[in-house]
Amino acid sequence: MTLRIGEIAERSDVTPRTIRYYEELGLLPRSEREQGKHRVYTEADVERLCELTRLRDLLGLSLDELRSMITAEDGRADIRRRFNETDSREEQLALLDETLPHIETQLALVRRRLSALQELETELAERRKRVQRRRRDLA
Amino acid sequence: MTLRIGEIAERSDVTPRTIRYYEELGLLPRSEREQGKHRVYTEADVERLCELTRLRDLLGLSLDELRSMITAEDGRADIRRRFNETDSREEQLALLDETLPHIETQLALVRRRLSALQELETELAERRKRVQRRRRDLA
DNA sequence: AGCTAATCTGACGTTGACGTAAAGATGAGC
DNA sequence: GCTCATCTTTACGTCAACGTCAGATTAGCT
Repeated sequence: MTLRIGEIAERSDVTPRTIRYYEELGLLPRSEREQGKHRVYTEADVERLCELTRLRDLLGLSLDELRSMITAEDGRADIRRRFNETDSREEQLALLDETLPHIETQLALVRRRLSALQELETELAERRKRVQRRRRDLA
Repeated sequence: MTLRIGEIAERSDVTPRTIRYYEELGLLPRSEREQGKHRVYTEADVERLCELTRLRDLLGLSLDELRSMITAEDGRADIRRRFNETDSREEQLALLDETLPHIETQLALVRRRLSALQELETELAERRKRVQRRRRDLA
């Protein structure tokens, strides 16, 4: 089952233009094809794109910042491929050790943002409480 | 204690240009002054600006979206002023009733973002766990 | 083979959010 | 009252992240 740019675009809720732009920036793999032929994608590409927009929208990362992370993700994909091809337990271990830091980088970023937002939430909730109390005291 | 644009800018970690721009957009009050005279601010303005950049950065709101919220906030400031000037318990109650929805709008926004981020955090944490488990199984 | 919708590759346009430079005015300190 | 850092307005510049348009090409269908 191969998808064309219009279909993956719709599924990922972006425009074809955005996809070509991301490919140009190196955010998406330049799918192998002769010049002029239509781009082809898979479900995996849809998921990847969705993850990209998710990080973009939730963390407010620039496409450039995204590319750094994605380079890391690419590393992971590459690692997984090598992982499946090797039999050496030693190398498998080393590969897993390479993978972890990338995930942890992302986790750290998400958690910093999370705690900042929680702080904001707390402050807003307190404001609301104060207003509600004053309202009760008046009634 | 009055501040000038350079001072409030530094305290709020933005540039004077940004402040003038925000004033132009209606995000900050056009401080009353004759044409050509220097703008003057107070500590309250610093806090306000910081809240603005906080919402901008944490939620990724556009300045236009911010203006809608701020219109609400302006409502609150105006309300508080009227609140302090009136003696009528009736009116005080009504004013508080106007205030609450604005705070709740912001709270809702923050909480939606929070849960989306928490979901992302969970997924990342699970990925990490899977990798860690495979690593243990190999060792 | 022929038709049509979707896609291709440039290339230029747009929008938001400021940056920057110029030329003159202001105001705190001496 | 003079000085000099800071501010004023005006206006053009910039950069990211796409949008849009044109003209040619491709691919699925009959």
